[in-house]
Amino acid sequence: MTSSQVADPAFAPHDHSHCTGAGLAWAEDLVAAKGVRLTPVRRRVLEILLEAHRAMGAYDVLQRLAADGFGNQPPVAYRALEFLVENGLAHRIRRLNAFTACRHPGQDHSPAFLICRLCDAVAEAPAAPVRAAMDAAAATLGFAIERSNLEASGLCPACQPVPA
Amino acid sequence: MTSSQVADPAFAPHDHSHCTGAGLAWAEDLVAAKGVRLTPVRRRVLEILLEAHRAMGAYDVLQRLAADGFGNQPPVAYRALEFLVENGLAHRIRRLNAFTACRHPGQDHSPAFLICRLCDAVAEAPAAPVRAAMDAAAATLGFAIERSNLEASGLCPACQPVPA
DNA sequence: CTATTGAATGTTATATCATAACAAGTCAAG
DNA sequence: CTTGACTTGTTATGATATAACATTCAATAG
Repeated sequence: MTSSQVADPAFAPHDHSHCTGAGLAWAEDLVAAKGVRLTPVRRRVLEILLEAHRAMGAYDVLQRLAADGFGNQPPVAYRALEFLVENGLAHRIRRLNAFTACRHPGQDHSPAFLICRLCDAVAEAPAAPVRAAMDAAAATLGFAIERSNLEASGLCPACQPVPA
Repeated sequence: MTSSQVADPAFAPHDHSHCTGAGLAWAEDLVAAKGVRLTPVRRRVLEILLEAHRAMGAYDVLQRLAADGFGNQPPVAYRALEFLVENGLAHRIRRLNAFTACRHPGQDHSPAFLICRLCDAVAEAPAAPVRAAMDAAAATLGFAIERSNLEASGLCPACQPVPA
């Protein structure tokens, strides 16, 4: 992957412009509520992720930032991304070494990601039951879960072979 | 992390020497069953992981390999590790950029890992219910899961603050 | 027994991802 | 207007991973 942008959004078409607006609106609210600062770089990174509507590598984000006149050194991107992840506005997809804007901000969801190995689409799946099962498993070992990365790869509907 | 070895095994003491023996025994059986080859490098890597009984970075494994007279270039380690993962003898912990020997080889488990953020212990938790929940979530989106990485970080029993 | 072939390993080189450390700017509180 | 906390910019380097090709090895077809 020379450019680690990965294709296409969730698996169904939808009103995309809505995503960006809603995401930014939530971000503004969060800023007010938590007293954290949505600075220009951070806001721009969130916009980039929302607009791309796909998982992006830090260096891809960085390239876009640089094009907009922000710093073009890796820490600039990584710091903004870290901020967004910390504050629930974005997620890190470890399997792809990539980041994606949160699709359901505000809901206390610990997300699960479904990653298509053919088209690289990434969907954020409803994960409450998954999280519950994880908690149960952890409880039997006395382990206290703080954060989780739940990622699965496979085939999205569009990439599955048609049944005969 | 200069050396990405991460500490200590599952959260309870146990007969450790048993692990190595059992793991290797399973590996031998698997070889016979699948017609794949457990070559010296691969076998040694598995031993290293079993003996370490913790998650190890590819470069840590490589160092040990080199000390045993095997090649000391990254692909040597990565290839052997990939083989072990593909064949269910080891797992990749993406959160740690590390690998660990499978603790329950042969059981068709899609494992979930609990990673202590203080002592770096990694436990392989019973994950059948987690996997079931993931499958259910995926089904609602028409996504077909092939492989999954289920990882959680938090505090292991030993590292949790004692209650007042 | 050798020639062929496919798999595995060794090696070189480089790509990709991530962060430490410090300098400089920004902004609000005192 | 100065202090102090935070953010951003920059330099440099560290850590992880793989592409590409050369070499070796083992099984087997001839």
